[in-house]
Amino acid sequence: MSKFHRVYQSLLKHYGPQDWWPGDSPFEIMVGAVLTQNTAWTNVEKAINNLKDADALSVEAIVDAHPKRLASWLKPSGYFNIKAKRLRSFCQWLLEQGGESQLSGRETIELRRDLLSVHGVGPETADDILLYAFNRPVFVIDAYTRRIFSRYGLIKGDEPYEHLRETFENDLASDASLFNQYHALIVVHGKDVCRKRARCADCCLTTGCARNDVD
DNA sequence: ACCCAGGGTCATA
DNA sequence: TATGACCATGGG
Repeated sequence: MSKFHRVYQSLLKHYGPQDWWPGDSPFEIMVGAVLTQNTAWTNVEKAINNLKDADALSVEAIVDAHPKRLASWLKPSGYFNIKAKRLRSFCQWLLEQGGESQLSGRETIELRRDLLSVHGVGPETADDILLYAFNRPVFVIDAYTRRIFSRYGLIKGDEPYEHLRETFENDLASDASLFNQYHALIVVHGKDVCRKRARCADCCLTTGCARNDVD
């Protein structure tokens, strides 16, 4: 078994199944993926709750809302002016594509390229959407992934996004459920012990986390 | 008072 | 290709 798979086994044993992505619908997951860019999830939840309270968690409501008003709902998630534009352009794109039902019939490669064409959707956001809203076997690379696995000595950490994604996807079985669980565990582990960059190694060595099983 | 969080875009070299 | 500035709130 590869080291990447062993880390997965260790994380799963340590934290248990994670039941991701937080969200009641594919659309809510997509909204969350945009709003969580470089932002704590607790702040994203507040913004999503604002949208729900305003009955505005829908493509139509977001496209129709005045920019200032949309931004005010998104305020707790930070970068609210930029995210209002990103969310709007994303929803307009959804409308142009004919909605989620049309997208679900598309090949993953094509869908990924189309997502990346949307202003404000980068590789991680696109892969979050592919994996958690469309259940496609795409491995998400985030800051926690870079930090944790570079400390395990399995990657350098500063490789280009695509390079790392292929590294993980080539090593592991192409299984959406596995990738879903794995990324969630990486985030949970990152929040748990790798918050402070400089102290992560110490934390990993003293809490019985995955690192001990990999070395 | 500082540091950082489940990134992405744009300008510059 | 690769850095750096910028976006902005809330919790530790």
